[in-house]
Amino acid sequence: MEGRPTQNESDAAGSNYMHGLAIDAVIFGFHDNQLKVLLMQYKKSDIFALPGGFIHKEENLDDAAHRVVSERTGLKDIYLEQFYVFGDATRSDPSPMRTIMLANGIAPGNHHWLLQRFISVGYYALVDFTKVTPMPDRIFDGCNWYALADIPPLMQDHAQIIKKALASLRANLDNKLVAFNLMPEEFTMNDLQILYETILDKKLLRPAFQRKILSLGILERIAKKWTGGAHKAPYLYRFK
Amino acid sequence: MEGRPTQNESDAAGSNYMHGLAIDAVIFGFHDNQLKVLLMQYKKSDIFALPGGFIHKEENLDDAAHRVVSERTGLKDIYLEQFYVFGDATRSDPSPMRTIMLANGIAPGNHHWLLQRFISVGYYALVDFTKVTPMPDRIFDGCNWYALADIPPLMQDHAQIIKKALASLRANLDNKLVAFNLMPEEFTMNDLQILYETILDKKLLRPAFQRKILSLGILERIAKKWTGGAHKAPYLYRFK
DNA sequence: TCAAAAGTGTTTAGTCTACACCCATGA
DNA sequence: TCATGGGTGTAGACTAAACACTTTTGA
Repeated sequence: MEGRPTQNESDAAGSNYMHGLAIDAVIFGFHDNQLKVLLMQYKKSDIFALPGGFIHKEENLDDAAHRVVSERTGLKDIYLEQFYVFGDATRSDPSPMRTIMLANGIAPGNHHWLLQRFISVGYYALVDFTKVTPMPDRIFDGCNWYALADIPPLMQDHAQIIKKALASLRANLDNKLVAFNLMPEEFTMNDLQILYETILDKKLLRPAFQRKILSLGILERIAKKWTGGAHKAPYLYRFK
Repeated sequence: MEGRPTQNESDAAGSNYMHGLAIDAVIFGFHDNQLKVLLMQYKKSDIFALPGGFIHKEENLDDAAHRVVSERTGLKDIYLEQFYVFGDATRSDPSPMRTIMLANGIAPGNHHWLLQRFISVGYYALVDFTKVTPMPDRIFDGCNWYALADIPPLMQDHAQIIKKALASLRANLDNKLVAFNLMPEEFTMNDLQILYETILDKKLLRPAFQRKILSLGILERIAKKWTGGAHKAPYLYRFK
């Protein structure tokens, strides 16, 4: 997203970054049987935004995306997928950025690069919720998970970016075996089914799901079993 | 692609364009039972490149893509799909651009924006070959169709861009009913099948193909018939 | 022993493959 | 009337949906 300089990056010159181009990251996690995204909140206010950042002048675009997600989650190996570029001329509203800059003691002229139009490359990340430590940056002091049903009003076109990210995730779900990135290392078949049902927003038949997933031959059944309720103990599986 | 200023766009200041960002267009056409792409050639030399251009400072990204394709084909309504962003730091080699600028009487300093790194948004276009009038621009004097099997060596990562465009086209072929944009207004079922076979690079069964396409309910059978060889005359179809 | 949920079997319906057959056409 | 390619019919194979059944577990 446009407007999340970290570290020394809010320098008024901005000479380290490509101008006019940003990255917005939709970071998906799965917890409490809900699909969640990581959102930034600005200083107790009600300005919410996607985690984002800029591209160093000598940095690969993909590396920049990894860096952005890594800085907010603390993770190293991240499943990332570039899904769309948002390039409408009117999508960048400079006023929240100006507010933010003023609050940080920068008095930007009207031609400051951070106030100009931005084209943003959308990436979505699939992460293991249990492994993430949400980390705010210097500008946004809030960094928290929000269930998809519970997303607060967002800056600019960020709501639409999330919508498109979800659509891309759905489209890739069956082709790319992508869902396992959202699971912890060990999980039951039912956990996985609930994840699929959540992403696709529809109920699936249990026997069909079990057979379909197992027939992929990508799961390893662990000897250990689960201790839980008054019923047969499900197997634990691991992605191999 | 980076390096195709048209009209007054090669002004050394380049103040009308967003810097560091370009559009590359893979324009697909179908002719002679072959899938072809439109390529630009520079002044009798062997520098070939994808049609491309830049984004005006107040222009929507999608509009810029339409403009670029429109300028090279003469078409108005164009099926365009954004498929990927190419953002490796090393993908832009400034030397061909410098050659081109010098040949046009511009002596660029090393920091000229056209010689800097570019991130490029890839679009593919599907057009009716018979409707296209390939149009060179001021910089590239050649603009011609090349069969996919016959593509000359291309600038920078343009070969890879075509590869990725083709992969996206393949992936969309069944979901998006995209192929009809490559056909003339009226066509036989066999024409369409050959197109599918060419894109997918595999043979399809004739009866299965016929049924599958007709079951989509998107074709209109025209009463007229074809006059040709020593066999039953095929129906002509039209996309409705 | 009962309820709940996990895992597997089975019947059925639908779809796809492969081939066969007939039709129209010009030589 | 023959070869050629277009259009449709059909038997078998494969796949997916829906439901039934058995197993395991804690109360």
